[in-house]
Amino acid sequence: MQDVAARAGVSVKTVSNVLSGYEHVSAKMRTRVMAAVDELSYEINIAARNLRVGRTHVIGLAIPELSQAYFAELADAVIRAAGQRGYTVLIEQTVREDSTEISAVSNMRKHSIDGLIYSPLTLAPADVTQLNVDFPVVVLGERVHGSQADHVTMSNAAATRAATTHVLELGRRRIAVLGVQPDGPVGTAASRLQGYEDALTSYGIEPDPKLFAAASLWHRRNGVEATERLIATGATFDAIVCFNDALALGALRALKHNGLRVPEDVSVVGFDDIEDSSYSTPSLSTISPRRDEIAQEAVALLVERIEGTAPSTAAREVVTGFALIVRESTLVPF
Amino acid sequence: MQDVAARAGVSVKTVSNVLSGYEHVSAKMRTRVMAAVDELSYEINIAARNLRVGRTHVIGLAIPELSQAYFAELADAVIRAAGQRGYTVLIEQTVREDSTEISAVSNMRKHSIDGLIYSPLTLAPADVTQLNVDFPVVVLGERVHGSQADHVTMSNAAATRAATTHVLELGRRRIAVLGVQPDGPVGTAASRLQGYEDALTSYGIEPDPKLFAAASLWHRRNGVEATERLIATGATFDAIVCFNDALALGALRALKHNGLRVPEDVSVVGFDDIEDSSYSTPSLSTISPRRDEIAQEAVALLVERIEGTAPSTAAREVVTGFALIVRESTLVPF
DNA sequence: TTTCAAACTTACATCGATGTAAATTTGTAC
DNA sequence: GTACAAATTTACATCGATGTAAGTTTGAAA
Repeated sequence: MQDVAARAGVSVKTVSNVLSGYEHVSAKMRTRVMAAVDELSYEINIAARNLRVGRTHVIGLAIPELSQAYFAELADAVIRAAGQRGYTVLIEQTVREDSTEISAVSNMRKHSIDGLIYSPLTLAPADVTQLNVDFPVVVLGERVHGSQADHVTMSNAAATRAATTHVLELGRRRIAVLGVQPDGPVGTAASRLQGYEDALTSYGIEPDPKLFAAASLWHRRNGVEATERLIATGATFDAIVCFNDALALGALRALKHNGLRVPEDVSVVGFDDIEDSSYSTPSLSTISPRRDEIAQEAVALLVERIEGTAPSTAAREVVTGFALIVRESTLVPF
Repeated sequence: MQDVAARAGVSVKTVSNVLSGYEHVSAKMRTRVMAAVDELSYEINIAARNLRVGRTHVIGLAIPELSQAYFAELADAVIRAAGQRGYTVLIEQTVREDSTEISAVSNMRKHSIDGLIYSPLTLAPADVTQLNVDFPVVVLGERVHGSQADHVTMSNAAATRAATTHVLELGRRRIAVLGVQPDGPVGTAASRLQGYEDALTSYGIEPDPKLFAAASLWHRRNGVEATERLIATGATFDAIVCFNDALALGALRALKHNGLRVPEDVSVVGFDDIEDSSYSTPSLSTISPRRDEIAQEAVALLVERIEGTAPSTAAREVVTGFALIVRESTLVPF
C-alpha cells in the first residue's frame, strides 16, 4: 500500500480510503489511486484488514451433510446470496463420520467468521442456545422458546398438510407417513408430523400409528428400509407422505421391489423438491420450498446483525412460502 | 494472550510456543499454560496469526456447481481430507448464473487461501496456466502439456473403455455416446470419448458419428434433451454410454418417455456413481471413481506444496483407480 | 565440578492494514 | 472577499499474534 501511495503521489491513508470505499474521496483521487493499483497489480492483504477491522466478511454455514442433495442445493443458494452482499461462505458439516464431536463450529474457526447460519436437522433447535458463540446466529427451522437467535423457516406444518390433503383429495385414505423420529417428536419432523395429522383429522380420519414409519436419518437408504419394514408389518396403505425427497425416492425403490405400482397402487409425495425428484421414475410429487428465498432471508437477517443495522435486538422469525408440485407419483386418481 | 501469560506466570512467548506446538516446551509448562487457557477460556485470534505467519490454513476448492451431486460429494470428501490435516476448505463455484466472470477465484479471496484445488469441467485444463496466482494449485483432471501444477486424475479413457466394453460384452453393437462436447474435444470429455472409441475399435467396430449425442453441460436436463434429439434423428441404438450419471439419469427418463425399455431395449451406463444411481429405476450401472482417494491425494499434494515438503518442484501426476459397478440398467443380456 | 544442551524469558520489531484526530487545502455559495 | 463544508494529508497508535536474538535457568551427562 506504501508503494501504491508513492506511485499515485498520495498518502497511504487515501489509498486505504479509496479501497475501503470511504465516502469523501474525490473522483480524481479515486481514478489516480486505482490507476496506481492497476499498474502495480496491487491486491489488498485480507489478513491485515481482518485483524484491524475485527471482521472477516466470512459467514459460516453449518449443515448436516453436503452430500445430501437438499443441503448441497441450499449451500449453493446461500453462497450466491452471501456473494451478492460481499460475504464468503465457509461450510461446516455437523454430521461427521470420523469423530463424536458434533459442535456446530470447530473451535479453530470460531473467530474467523462473522456469523453463522445453522441448519439443524433432527436436532432439537434448543441446541442452539448451547452454541455459546460470540457472533450472531440465524437458525433455519422453527423458533423454539427461549431462543435468542433469528429464525428462518418454512411453514412445515402447513406444507405437510397441503401434501397430505393432496393425496386425500385423490381419494386415498390409508396414508402412511415416512420419516417420523423414533425418539419422540422434535424439530422439523415434529412439525411435519403435525401437519400430516391435521390433514387427516380435518377429513375425519384418526391417525393410525401402525402407518407411522420411523427413520432417524433421512437418506434414501432409510427410505428403503423404513418402507420395507412397513410392508413387512402387513399394514395396508394406499399412499405415503414422506418427510423429504430422499426418503420418498427410497420408498419408490422399495415399493417397486415389492411389486407395488406408483401411482396406481400407492401415491407417494415427498418434500424438498431436490433436482432428482423431477427425473425419477415415476417423477415425484413434492413440496417445493423457496430455497432462494430462505437463503436470501437468512443472509439478510445475519448481515443486519453483523453490521448492526437490525431494527431491534429482539429475535425475529421469517416464514417463507412453499408450493405443491404435482408429478407422476400422485397422478392417477384412485 | 497477555492475560493467559500472566495467569500462568510465564511469558507471552511461552504461551505462543505452547499454542503453536513448538517442540521445545516442557510438559510442565504445557499443562500450566493449558490450564490458564481453559480457566480464561481463551481462544487464539486467527486473524492475527494469519497476518503474522502469512498462512491461513484455508484451501480453496473451485468446482463448477455445488448443486451437482458429483461435485457435492467431491466437496464433502475434500473437506474431510483437508480437515484431517488441519485445513479448512473454502468453496468457489466457477459457473455462476449472475455474472460473466468465470475466474476460478474471486480476487477478494485470492490472499486468504494457501492453495487451490481446481476441478475444471468442460474447460480445457490449459486454462490453468492462466490462473496466475501466487499459491500452489492442484488440478483434478489429466495433465496437459506445459502445466506447472500437480494433477490428480482418474484414468478417464480406461474407465470409459471398461464401461463400453461391458455393454459390448452384453452383445450390444449400436452404442451411442452421450456428453460429447459440441465444440471439439477438450479435457475430460475428450478422454472419455477416446476410451469409448478405443473399446469399439478393439471390437472391430467403426465409431459412428450419428451415434454421438452432444451435451455442453452435463446435467440431467441435458441428458434428456440429447437423448430426445438422438431418438428424433431416427438413429437406431441398443446402448448408451454416458459421460456422467446425471446425463444417464436424464437418458433413462427420456428413453422411458419414448417407450424404450431399459435394459431390455437399451443398455445404459453412466459415470461417477453418485448416490442417486443406486436408487433410480432401473438402478444405473456406472463407473465408480475413488472419490475419497482423489480427495486425499489432492489434499496431500497441495499440502506438501504449501508446506514446502514436496520432494521435488516438478509437476506430479497421480492416477487414481476406478471400478465398474453393474446394476439393473445393463442387467439383461441381449 | 564442569560442561553443554534444552528450556525458558525478555524485549522488541513486525506482519499490513485502518481509526483517530488535528492540520491543511480545495471548492462553492453568499 | 469571507465563510464554511468537504476533501485530503499527516503522523501515529493499534489490532494480536510470532520471529529474532540474546540472555538466564535447569538438568543430565562427563
